[in-house]
Amino acid sequence: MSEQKTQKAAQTKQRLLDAALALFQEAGYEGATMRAIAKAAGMSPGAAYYYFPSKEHLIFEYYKQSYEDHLPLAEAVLATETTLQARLAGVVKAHIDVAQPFHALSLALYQVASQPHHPLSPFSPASKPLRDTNIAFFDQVIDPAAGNETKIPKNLAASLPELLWLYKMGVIQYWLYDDSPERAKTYAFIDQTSDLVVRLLSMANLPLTKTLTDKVVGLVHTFKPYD
Amino acid sequence: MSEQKTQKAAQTKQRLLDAALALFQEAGYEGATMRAIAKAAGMSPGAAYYYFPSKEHLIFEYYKQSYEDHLPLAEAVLATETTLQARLAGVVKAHIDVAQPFHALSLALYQVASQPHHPLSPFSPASKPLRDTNIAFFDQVIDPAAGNETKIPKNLAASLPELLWLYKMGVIQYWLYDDSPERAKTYAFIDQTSDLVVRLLSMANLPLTKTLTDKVVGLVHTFKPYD
DNA sequence: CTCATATTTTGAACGTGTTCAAAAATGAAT
DNA sequence: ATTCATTTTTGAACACGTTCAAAATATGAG
Repeated sequence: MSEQKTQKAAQTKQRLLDAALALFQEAGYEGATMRAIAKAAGMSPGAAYYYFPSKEHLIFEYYKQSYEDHLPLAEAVLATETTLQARLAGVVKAHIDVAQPFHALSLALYQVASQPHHPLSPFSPASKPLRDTNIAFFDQVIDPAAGNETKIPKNLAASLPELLWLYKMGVIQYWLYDDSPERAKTYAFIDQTSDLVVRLLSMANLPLTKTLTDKVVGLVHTFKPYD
Repeated sequence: MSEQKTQKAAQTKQRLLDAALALFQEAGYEGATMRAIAKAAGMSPGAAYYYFPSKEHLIFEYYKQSYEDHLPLAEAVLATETTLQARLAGVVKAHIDVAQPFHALSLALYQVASQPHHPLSPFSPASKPLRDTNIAFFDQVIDPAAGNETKIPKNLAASLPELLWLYKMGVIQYWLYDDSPERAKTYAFIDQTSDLVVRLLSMANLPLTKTLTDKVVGLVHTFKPYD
């Protein structure tokens, strides 16, 4: 299995990972063959499978890394922005910013992660830890104690982090489809839709819409395909 | 290329297609190897590639066929149902009904079709004919002359077929993730969400929501990743 | 140091989708 | 019937991700 007992093995695993990520960016996911990755890390193809059960697991490491890398940027946004719109847009943009150089690689990851049963799917039980961490981050986006000055309807506060995470997933999907130069359309999309989200939120508890809001929240809770 | 000049070649192509679809259902997408498909059709592996440029193109034929097969069911719905909710739910359920026995196969298709640049993607230029046909069908769903008795806001009539098609795409995606017995959750999902769609539609032109509605419609038009 | 056990590494081999030069079959014109 | 070009078919070969029995190396106990 991929549990290595010695310190040296951990180094070898890291060496393999570095070689893989470098080759992925150099040649793309499919262009980077396992044989080439193993050779770049100075080992045989079979040895690579001692550390990672499949090529797909190697690309998942990139995903985890991109999440780690975007955190400082996102936290900087939360430290300076006070409106919900700016905080939401900023946090999502932070992740896009970090992932931007790896757009093509992210597409390869998406192809794997879009299989519902795949462990690497963002909705899978296996990625629940990363998903929960991600959702929990949106607690801070809406938290007044963390700098948010936009009023949040009380009955929505509990489910809002999850809804905003779903919104972020949607934005990422849009970004994956985005072919515009510098993915400029995605940034405009974030500006427009984050504004829309905040507007909807401000209307959520109006007499006319209250029941509808509750229904939507109930639907998401009832039908979400994860947890 | 896959343009066959003679009548016999057309028969051969059909024979290959039949063998492929049968084997797909028998052994799944990955379990049905090109060698087995070719042998079942009485030819060599290389010959299969004379008719279809890839295995993925073979599975796309299944998708086209499922669309054809669902049409009579959907038209029966339009002939009997008069409320928009029943027409919308019925039409979408018709397609799910037809695809139900091929859920696993549809998953394999989805994995291919979810690649943004792939010709088989529902948003690709290559599948525009099928997409347009599909969208045009929703003209009849909302058309009073075709039996719909639910009032449609005039300013939405033009873009509504496309929006409802996107709704259907979303339902299909939900269905792909659905693991419940008989995909019962998907049918409940359709009941609930089609009701939601109709309710939103009835509120679309209220003074409070009119500008919001226009914004949403504008956003879809501006940012849709196809056409 | 010795030896047995556990960990790590090897590289040939498997089955896959796909390619392609060559062969075979077909069609048309003389 | 013969020729010649076109369409169709063949099957070996390629590169890929992956597996696995065997070998090599490291670890630890006596």
